[in-house]
Amino acid sequence: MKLGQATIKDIAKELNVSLSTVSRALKDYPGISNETKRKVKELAEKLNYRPNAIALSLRKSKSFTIGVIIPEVVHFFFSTVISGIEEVAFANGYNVILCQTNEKLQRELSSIEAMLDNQVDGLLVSYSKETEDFNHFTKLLKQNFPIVFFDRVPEIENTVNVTVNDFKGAYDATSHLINQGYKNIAHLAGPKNLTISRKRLDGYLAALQDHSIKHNPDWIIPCPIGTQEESFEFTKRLFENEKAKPDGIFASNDIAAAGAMMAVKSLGLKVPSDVGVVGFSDWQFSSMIDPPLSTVSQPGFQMGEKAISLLLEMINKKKDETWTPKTVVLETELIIRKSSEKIITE
Amino acid sequence: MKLGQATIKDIAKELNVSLSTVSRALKDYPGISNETKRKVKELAEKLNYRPNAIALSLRKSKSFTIGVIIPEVVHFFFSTVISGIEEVAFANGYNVILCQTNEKLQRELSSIEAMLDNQVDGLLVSYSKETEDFNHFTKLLKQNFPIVFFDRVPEIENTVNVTVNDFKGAYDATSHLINQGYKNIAHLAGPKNLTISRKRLDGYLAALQDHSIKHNPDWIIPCPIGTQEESFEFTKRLFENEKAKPDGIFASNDIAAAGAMMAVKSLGLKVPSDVGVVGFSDWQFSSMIDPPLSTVSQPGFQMGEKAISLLLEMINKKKDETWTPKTVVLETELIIRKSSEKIITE
DNA sequence: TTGTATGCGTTATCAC
DNA sequence: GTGATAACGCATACAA
Repeated sequence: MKLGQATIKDIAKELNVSLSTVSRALKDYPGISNETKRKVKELAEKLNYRPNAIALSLRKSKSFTIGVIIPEVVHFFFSTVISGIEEVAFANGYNVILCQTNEKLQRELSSIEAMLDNQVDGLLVSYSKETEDFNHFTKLLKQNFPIVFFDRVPEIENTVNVTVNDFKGAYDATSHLINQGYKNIAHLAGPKNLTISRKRLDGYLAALQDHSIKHNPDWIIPCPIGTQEESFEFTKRLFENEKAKPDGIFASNDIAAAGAMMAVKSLGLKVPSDVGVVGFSDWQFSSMIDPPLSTVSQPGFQMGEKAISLLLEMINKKKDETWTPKTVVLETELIIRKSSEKIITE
Repeated sequence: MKLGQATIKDIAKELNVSLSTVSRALKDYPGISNETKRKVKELAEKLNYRPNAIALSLRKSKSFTIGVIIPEVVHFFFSTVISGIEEVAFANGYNVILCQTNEKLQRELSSIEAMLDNQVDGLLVSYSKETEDFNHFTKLLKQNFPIVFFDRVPEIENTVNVTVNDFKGAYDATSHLINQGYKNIAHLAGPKNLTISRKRLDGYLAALQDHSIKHNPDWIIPCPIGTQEESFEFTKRLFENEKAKPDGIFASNDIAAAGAMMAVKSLGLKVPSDVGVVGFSDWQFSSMIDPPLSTVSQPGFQMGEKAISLLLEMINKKKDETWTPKTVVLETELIIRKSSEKIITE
């Protein structure tokens, strides 16, 4: 067990002054003689005094702690976001407590409970793939509890969100494939209940339409789990069964893209000469695989920074002041690597 | 701002009973009439009462929060460890607060301060690459403050550590290269101040020795930064300058290995036929690169689980009871993929 | 079976 | 300049 920390009381007793004097001296309040101030500070230093944040929290009804709810830490994009969150939190004297849901709704619910029990001042959430209604959030929002959603944002009213231009990212990626000469482009889609999946699908469809390409519903493959194995399997099946084989794949994330690439290669087809592939997210590995994967990069760190900045703003509003709902949209960037370069082949 | 939560006081007032009655009723203490119990619980439910964890912490001088200090979240291995930590913490009603040091000593120091301010019950630490003395830890340990070090463990007395058998992992990896017929094996080493780097180097050297291969000091390349670019550069230089070129590389981590592989390929050499490569850690991308990278996998999740389990044990000791220093060593596993398979080439 | 009083560490409000 | 006291939300020793 941890041994007792020195408290204000200890200092007061040793110096034969009152608690309030010590408290004031430590905070350089006016109306304390320099002499006492000096003595108090010296002793505080010597006893290695540190204010008890728990007591402060209780006193101020504010914990200087924010809760982050995230599907998985082991996910390059999310860990980047956490990094951004952590950075700004730290700089502002806030702590970050973390819960991952492992994509389970049940876990999401209990995590929120735990965080509320711990009096977090606000919540940063990216909800799970299982989450289909948002009552647990609306209930809190109604009580004016500060929440900022990031990446996976719910389609409910009065929320503050930070997201990425998924539509445009997908549109750009698909257009790029088309411009490279790939005309039969399949899409490995994400889970339907995530807005980001739908937006990416929409971007894909819009790009096809704008280039007067009719889309083939059979070529939109839902990949609800999101593992490499899943997309490998589905891609293989797609290329084996169809008569008119696709020559391009736009995947809603890099893992799926990597699985697809392996599937394509396993069938003896070449990337990018036979099939062009573009992913989404720019995972760490994407530049290292063979061929290096073209992808849509998302500013994860920046998303984290923005999300917590907004949250801190909300937290620091005066009571009764409300905030205006808004959605901050960060731009993506198409990163062109070998996996989609049909034109400049050697 | 968050609106007021219901407290015990609110319930007591509304029911015209005392605070203690409510408190006891809620916790099913003996000696409370079923009638009052029922009424209290009903109202608590209705008011959506939740005990204030902050007040509890203050009362019990225990925060049910543990602090995790980690170099970087955006690091596959560490995020895996976090995942394990988070899992066990959650199951035991503990919160995890997170600080990343970004490999900066200064940040490590201030993170620890912040965590102590917040009365964490214990600390889980993997220190930064800049950390060369451990006074900030020994000071705490002397006060009997619970700390468990994981992965990067300091060589100081009376600590509780969880680590991986880095020596054996490196030994196995190097031996494997030798058995495959690679005889001139270079090593991309990690930062010297990390024990893990030294252990891996030792394992490498021991394997060479046991196979009667004299090691070449020039072929031990320190990679203090640990980026892909760094190892790319260094590897390229190594292969360009030497007369007797190496035909094998054992890198102290997968990122370095990936960089080395790219360097080798850029020089027109083939992996694995000309040069065999083995990494360390089994990052997510390692199976996806070309050729798939042989590596030494570390049980990150398990390490997290073990570390926090030990910490909770320490936390739950009675006052004055001390714990026995120990180091739990988890075993690694050599994962053989294409990058090191000289023998079975087609 | 229930109520009262005290303390966890801190600060704000009065008082002197 | 400094001190006493109440309050933040809760649990518990002690009374009744």
